[in-house]
Amino acid sequence: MQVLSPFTVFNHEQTLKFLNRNERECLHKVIDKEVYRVIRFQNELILFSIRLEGNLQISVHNIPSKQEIAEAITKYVKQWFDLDTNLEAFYQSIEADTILSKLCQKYHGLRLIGMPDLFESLIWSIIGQQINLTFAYILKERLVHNFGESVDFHGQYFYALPTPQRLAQLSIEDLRPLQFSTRKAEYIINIAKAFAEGQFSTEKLQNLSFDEIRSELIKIKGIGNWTANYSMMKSLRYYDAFPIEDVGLQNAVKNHYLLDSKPTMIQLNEMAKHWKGWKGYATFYFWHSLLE
DNA sequence: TACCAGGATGTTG
DNA sequence: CAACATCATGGT
Repeated sequence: MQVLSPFTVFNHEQTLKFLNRNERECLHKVIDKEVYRVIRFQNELILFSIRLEGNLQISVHNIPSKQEIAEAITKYVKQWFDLDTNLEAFYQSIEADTILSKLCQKYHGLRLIGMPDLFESLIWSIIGQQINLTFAYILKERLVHNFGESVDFHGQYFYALPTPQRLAQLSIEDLRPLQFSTRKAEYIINIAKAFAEGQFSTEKLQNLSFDEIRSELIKIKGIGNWTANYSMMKSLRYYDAFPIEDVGLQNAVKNHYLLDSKPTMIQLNEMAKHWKGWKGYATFYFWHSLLE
Protein backbone atom coordinates (compact mmCIF):
# COMPACT_ATOMS: atom_id res chain seq x y z
CA MET A 1 0.00 0.00 0.00
CA GLN A 2 1.09 3.53 -0.61
CA VAL A 3 -0.27 6.98 -0.03
CA LEU A 4 -0.41 9.98 -2.28
CA SER A 5 -0.04 13.08 -0.15
CA PRO A 6 -0.15 15.84 0.68
CA PHE A 7 -2.24 17.73 -1.83
CA THR A 8 -3.03 21.36 -1.86
CA VAL A 9 -6.62 20.66 -2.87
CA PHE A 10 -8.68 17.58 -3.60
CA ASN A 11 -12.45 17.33 -3.35
CA HIS A 12 -13.21 13.79 -2.25
CA GLU A 13 -16.96 14.23 -2.17
CA GLN A 14 -17.31 15.66 -5.69
CA THR A 15 -14.86 13.13 -7.08
CA LEU A 16 -16.93 10.31 -5.62
CA LYS A 17 -20.02 11.89 -7.08
CA PHE A 18 -18.36 11.96 -10.48
CA LEU A 19 -17.17 8.36 -10.21
CA ASN A 20 -20.67 7.29 -9.21
CA ARG A 21 -22.35 9.21 -12.02
CA ASN A 22 -23.73 6.09 -13.65
CA GLU A 23 -24.64 2.75 -12.10
CA ARG A 24 -23.64 0.92 -15.24
CA GLU A 25 -20.08 2.20 -15.28
CA CYS A 26 -18.12 -1.01 -15.80
CA LEU A 27 -14.48 0.11 -15.91
CA HIS A 28 -14.40 1.08 -12.26
CA LYS A 29 -16.45 0.30 -9.19
CA VAL A 30 -16.92 2.39 -6.11
CA ILE A 31 -17.32 0.35 -2.94
CA ASP A 32 -17.53 2.19 0.34
CA LYS A 33 -15.55 5.30 -0.66
CA GLU A 34 -12.95 3.18 -2.41
CA VAL A 35 -12.68 3.07 -6.18
CA TYR A 36 -11.50 -0.18 -7.80
CA ARG A 37 -10.05 -0.48 -11.24
CA VAL A 38 -8.17 -2.97 -13.39
CA ILE A 39 -5.23 -1.89 -15.51
CA ARG A 40 -3.01 -3.86 -17.78
CA PHE A 41 0.70 -3.71 -16.95
CA GLN A 42 3.25 -5.80 -18.81
CA ASN A 43 0.42 -7.87 -20.17
CA GLU A 44 -0.89 -8.66 -16.72
CA LEU A 45 -4.18 -7.53 -15.22
CA ILE A 46 -3.79 -5.68 -11.96
CA LEU A 47 -6.69 -4.84 -9.67
CA PHE A 48 -6.02 -1.83 -7.49
CA SER A 49 -8.07 0.60 -5.47
CA ILE A 50 -7.85 4.14 -4.18
CA ARG A 51 -9.42 5.16 -0.92
CA LEU A 52 -11.18 8.49 -1.39
CA GLU A 53 -10.93 9.69 2.15
CA GLY A 54 -8.15 11.72 3.68
CA ASN A 55 -4.92 10.82 1.97
CA LEU A 56 -5.38 8.79 -1.17
CA GLN A 57 -4.37 5.27 -0.21
CA ILE A 58 -3.62 2.95 -3.08
CA SER A 59 -3.82 -0.81 -2.64
CA VAL A 60 -3.07 -3.65 -5.04
CA HIS A 61 -5.38 -6.62 -4.54
CA ASN A 62 -4.85 -9.54 -6.87
CA ILE A 63 -1.07 -9.89 -6.95
CA PRO A 64 1.85 -9.14 -4.67
CA SER A 65 2.80 -5.54 -5.29
CA LYS A 66 6.28 -4.92 -6.58
CA GLN A 67 8.09 -1.62 -6.80
CA GLU A 68 7.56 -1.20 -10.54
CA ILE A 69 3.87 -2.00 -10.26
CA ALA A 70 3.48 0.54 -7.49
CA GLU A 71 5.18 3.13 -9.65
CA ALA A 72 3.02 2.37 -12.66
CA ILE A 73 -0.16 2.63 -10.61
CA THR A 74 0.93 5.85 -8.96
CA LYS A 75 1.61 7.34 -12.36
CA TYR A 76 -1.77 6.12 -13.58
CA VAL A 77 -3.64 7.61 -10.62
CA LYS A 78 -1.87 10.93 -10.94
CA GLN A 79 -3.05 11.15 -14.52
CA TRP A 80 -6.51 9.77 -13.85
CA PHE A 81 -7.20 12.25 -11.05
CA ASP A 82 -5.07 15.03 -12.50
CA LEU A 83 -3.18 15.41 -9.25
CA ASP A 84 -0.38 17.59 -10.59
CA THR A 85 -2.44 20.50 -11.84
CA ASN A 86 -2.47 23.77 -9.97
CA LEU A 87 -6.20 24.32 -9.58
CA GLU A 88 -5.77 27.83 -8.21
CA ALA A 89 -4.31 28.82 -11.57
CA PHE A 90 -7.55 27.68 -13.19
CA TYR A 91 -9.73 29.47 -10.65
CA GLN A 92 -7.79 32.71 -10.97
CA SER A 93 -7.74 32.52 -14.72
CA ILE A 94 -11.53 32.41 -15.07
CA GLU A 95 -12.21 34.92 -12.28
CA ALA A 96 -13.81 37.42 -14.65
CA ASP A 97 -16.62 34.97 -15.29
CA THR A 98 -18.68 35.25 -12.13
CA ILE A 99 -20.98 32.38 -13.05
CA LEU A 100 -18.20 29.88 -13.64
CA SER A 101 -16.44 31.25 -10.56
CA LYS A 102 -19.45 30.30 -8.47
CA LEU A 103 -19.27 26.78 -9.85
CA CYS A 104 -15.60 26.68 -8.96
CA GLN A 105 -16.40 27.66 -5.39
CA LYS A 106 -19.12 25.07 -5.22
CA TYR A 107 -16.88 22.28 -6.53
CA HIS A 108 -13.65 23.66 -5.12
CA GLY A 109 -10.93 21.03 -5.36
CA LEU A 110 -12.61 18.97 -8.06
CA ARG A 111 -10.03 17.83 -10.57
CA LEU A 112 -10.61 16.88 -14.19
CA ILE A 113 -11.06 13.15 -13.89
CA GLY A 114 -9.55 11.78 -17.06
CA MET A 115 -8.75 8.59 -18.92
CA PRO A 116 -5.02 7.92 -19.03
CA ASP A 117 -5.57 5.50 -21.92
CA LEU A 118 -6.15 7.31 -25.22
CA PHE A 119 -7.72 4.22 -26.79
CA GLU A 120 -10.29 4.13 -24.00
CA SER A 121 -11.36 7.74 -24.46
CA LEU A 122 -11.65 7.31 -28.23
CA ILE A 123 -13.80 4.19 -27.90
CA TRP A 124 -15.94 5.78 -25.22
CA SER A 125 -16.49 8.99 -27.12
CA ILE A 126 -17.43 7.14 -30.30
CA ILE A 127 -19.93 5.08 -28.32
CA GLY A 128 -21.34 8.30 -26.88
CA GLN A 129 -21.77 10.12 -30.16
CA GLN A 130 -25.34 11.28 -30.72
CA ILE A 131 -27.02 8.92 -28.23
CA ASN A 132 -28.12 9.54 -24.68
CA LEU A 133 -25.63 8.71 -21.95
CA THR A 134 -27.80 6.01 -20.42
CA PHE A 135 -27.72 4.05 -23.65
CA ALA A 136 -24.03 4.82 -24.12
CA TYR A 137 -23.21 3.19 -20.79
CA ILE A 138 -25.24 0.14 -21.78
CA LEU A 139 -23.30 -0.19 -25.03
CA LYS A 140 -19.98 0.21 -23.25
CA GLU A 141 -20.97 -2.40 -20.71
CA ARG A 142 -21.87 -4.87 -23.46
CA LEU A 143 -18.59 -4.25 -25.25
CA VAL A 144 -16.57 -4.72 -22.06
CA HIS A 145 -18.46 -7.73 -20.74
CA ASN A 146 -18.38 -9.51 -24.09
CA PHE A 147 -14.80 -8.88 -25.11
CA GLY A 148 -12.90 -7.59 -22.08
CA GLU A 149 -10.92 -9.64 -19.60
CA SER A 150 -11.65 -9.54 -15.91
CA VAL A 151 -10.11 -10.19 -12.54
CA ASP A 152 -12.06 -12.46 -10.21
CA PHE A 153 -11.53 -11.12 -6.71
CA HIS A 154 -13.42 -12.97 -3.97
CA GLY A 155 -16.13 -13.86 -6.47
CA GLN A 156 -16.53 -10.31 -7.75
CA TYR A 157 -15.49 -9.55 -11.30
CA PHE A 158 -13.61 -6.40 -12.23
CA TYR A 159 -13.27 -5.72 -15.94
CA ALA A 160 -10.70 -4.07 -18.14
CA LEU A 161 -11.42 -2.51 -21.51
CA PRO A 162 -10.88 -5.01 -24.34
CA THR A 163 -7.48 -4.53 -25.92
CA PRO A 164 -7.14 -3.01 -29.39
CA GLN A 165 -5.91 -6.44 -30.52
CA ARG A 166 -9.12 -8.09 -29.34
CA LEU A 167 -11.45 -5.49 -30.85
CA ALA A 168 -9.47 -5.51 -34.08
CA GLN A 169 -10.47 -9.15 -34.57
CA LEU A 170 -14.16 -8.30 -34.54
CA SER A 171 -16.40 -7.78 -37.51
CA ILE A 172 -19.37 -5.43 -37.74
CA GLU A 173 -21.68 -8.45 -37.43
CA ASP A 174 -20.22 -9.16 -33.98
CA LEU A 175 -21.28 -5.76 -32.68
CA ARG A 176 -24.66 -5.33 -34.35
CA PRO A 177 -26.41 -7.77 -31.97
CA LEU A 178 -25.14 -5.63 -29.08
CA GLN A 179 -27.09 -2.76 -30.69
CA PHE A 180 -24.11 -0.88 -31.99
CA SER A 181 -24.98 0.93 -35.20
CA THR A 182 -23.12 -0.23 -38.28
CA ARG A 183 -21.13 2.99 -38.24
CA LYS A 184 -20.15 2.85 -34.58
CA ALA A 185 -19.05 -0.75 -35.09
CA GLU A 186 -17.05 0.22 -38.16
CA TYR A 187 -15.34 3.16 -36.43
CA ILE A 188 -14.47 1.15 -33.33
CA ILE A 189 -13.00 -1.76 -35.26
CA ASN A 190 -11.00 0.57 -37.51
CA ILE A 191 -9.53 2.46 -34.56
CA ALA A 192 -8.75 -0.80 -32.81
CA LYS A 193 -6.87 -1.94 -35.90
CA ALA A 194 -4.94 1.32 -36.05
CA PHE A 195 -3.83 0.89 -32.44
CA ALA A 196 -3.23 -2.85 -32.75
CA GLU A 197 -1.05 -2.43 -35.81
CA GLY A 198 0.85 0.42 -34.25
CA GLN A 199 -0.21 3.01 -36.81
CA PHE A 200 -1.60 5.09 -33.98
CA SER A 201 -0.53 5.54 -30.36
CA THR A 202 -0.08 8.14 -27.66
CA GLU A 203 3.68 7.90 -28.20
CA LYS A 204 3.37 8.88 -31.84
CA LEU A 205 1.58 12.07 -30.82
CA GLN A 206 4.13 13.02 -28.21
CA ASN A 207 6.13 15.66 -29.98
CA LEU A 208 3.29 17.25 -31.90
CA SER A 209 1.54 20.55 -31.19
CA PHE A 210 -2.08 20.88 -30.12
CA ASP A 211 -3.25 21.58 -33.66
CA GLU A 212 -1.15 18.79 -35.13
CA ILE A 213 -2.54 16.26 -32.67
CA ARG A 214 -6.07 17.41 -33.31
CA SER A 215 -5.58 17.10 -37.04
CA GLU A 216 -4.00 13.63 -36.71
CA LEU A 217 -7.00 12.49 -34.67
CA ILE A 218 -9.52 13.93 -37.11
CA LYS A 219 -7.93 12.07 -40.01
CA ILE A 220 -9.33 8.89 -38.47
CA LYS A 221 -12.78 8.03 -39.72
CA GLY A 222 -15.33 8.51 -36.97
CA ILE A 223 -13.33 11.11 -35.08
CA GLY A 224 -14.61 14.64 -35.58
CA ASN A 225 -13.93 17.84 -33.70
CA TRP A 226 -15.94 16.85 -30.64
CA THR A 227 -14.25 13.47 -30.23
CA ALA A 228 -10.77 14.85 -30.88
CA ASN A 229 -11.16 17.56 -28.27
CA TYR A 230 -12.83 15.17 -25.83
CA SER A 231 -9.87 12.81 -26.01
CA MET A 232 -7.34 15.59 -25.89
CA MET A 233 -8.85 16.91 -22.69
CA LYS A 234 -9.52 13.54 -21.04
CA SER A 235 -6.49 11.54 -22.13
CA LEU A 236 -3.80 13.88 -23.36
CA ARG A 237 -4.44 16.50 -20.69
CA TYR A 238 -4.83 19.51 -22.91
CA TYR A 239 -6.86 21.62 -20.53
CA ASP A 240 -7.79 24.08 -23.24
CA ALA A 241 -9.27 21.41 -25.54
CA PHE A 242 -12.85 22.46 -26.12
CA PRO A 243 -15.55 20.02 -27.29
CA ILE A 244 -17.81 22.91 -28.25
CA GLU A 245 -20.33 20.73 -30.10
CA ASP A 246 -21.20 18.97 -26.86
CA VAL A 247 -24.93 19.07 -26.13
CA GLY A 248 -24.38 18.58 -22.42
CA LEU A 249 -22.06 21.56 -22.26
CA GLN A 250 -24.55 23.65 -24.23
CA ASN A 251 -27.38 22.71 -21.91
CA ALA A 252 -25.34 23.41 -18.79
CA VAL A 253 -24.35 26.82 -20.14
CA LYS A 254 -27.97 27.54 -21.03
CA ASN A 255 -28.97 26.72 -17.45
CA HIS A 256 -26.27 28.66 -15.65
CA TYR A 257 -26.36 31.78 -17.81
CA LEU A 258 -30.18 31.72 -17.89
CA LEU A 259 -30.38 31.69 -21.69
CA ASP A 260 -33.75 30.98 -23.28
CA SER A 261 -32.19 28.49 -25.67
CA LYS A 262 -28.94 26.62 -26.14
CA PRO A 263 -26.06 28.91 -27.07
CA THR A 264 -24.87 28.92 -30.66
CA MET A 265 -21.27 27.94 -31.30
CA ILE A 266 -20.50 31.59 -31.99
CA GLN A 267 -21.96 32.62 -28.62
CA LEU A 268 -20.20 29.77 -26.87
CA ASN A 269 -16.86 30.69 -28.42
CA GLU A 270 -17.41 34.26 -27.30
CA MET A 271 -18.18 33.19 -23.73
CA ALA A 272 -15.22 30.81 -23.74
CA LYS A 273 -12.83 33.72 -24.19
CA HIS A 274 -13.10 34.10 -20.42
CA TRP A 275 -11.91 30.50 -20.03
CA LYS A 276 -8.84 30.85 -22.22
CA GLY A 277 -6.23 28.21 -21.43
CA TRP A 278 -8.78 26.24 -19.40
CA LYS A 279 -11.72 25.62 -21.73
CA GLY A 280 -11.53 21.87 -21.11
CA TYR A 281 -11.49 22.35 -17.37
CA ALA A 282 -14.41 24.75 -17.62
CA THR A 283 -16.27 22.18 -19.73
CA PHE A 284 -15.64 19.53 -17.10
CA TYR A 285 -17.06 21.75 -14.37
CA PHE A 286 -20.16 22.47 -16.47
CA TRP A 287 -20.61 18.77 -17.15
CA HIS A 288 -20.28 18.11 -13.45
CA SER A 289 -23.08 20.58 -12.74
CA LEU A 290 -25.41 18.37 -14.80
CA LEU A 291 -25.15 15.68 -12.12
CA GLU A 292 -27.16 17.83 -9.69
C1' DT B 1 -45.78 10.72 -30.68
C1' DA B 2 -42.35 13.66 -31.82
C1' DC B 3 -38.09 15.21 -30.43
C1' DC B 4 -33.75 15.01 -28.18
C1' DA B 5 -29.38 12.43 -26.98
C1' DG B 6 -21.68 13.88 -24.42
C1' DG B 7 -21.75 13.76 -33.47
C1' DA B 8 -19.78 12.37 -37.86
C1' DT B 9 -20.06 11.59 -42.57
C1' DG B 10 -21.61 11.67 -47.29
C1' DT B 11 -24.50 14.00 -50.53
C1' DT B 12 -26.76 17.90 -52.53
C1' DG B 13 -27.64 22.62 -54.05
C1' DC C 1 -19.01 25.95 -48.74
C1' DA C 2 -23.59 25.57 -46.22
C1' DA C 3 -27.66 22.80 -45.72
C1' DC C 4 -29.61 18.29 -45.34
C1' DA C 5 -30.20 13.29 -44.83
C1' DT C 6 -28.72 9.32 -42.49
C1' DC C 7 -27.42 6.51 -38.78
C1' DA C 8 -30.01 3.51 -34.61
C1' DT C 9 -32.20 3.36 -30.32
C1' DG C 10 -33.42 4.70 -25.53
C1' DG C 11 -35.49 8.35 -22.83
C1' DT C 12 -39.08 11.81 -22.02
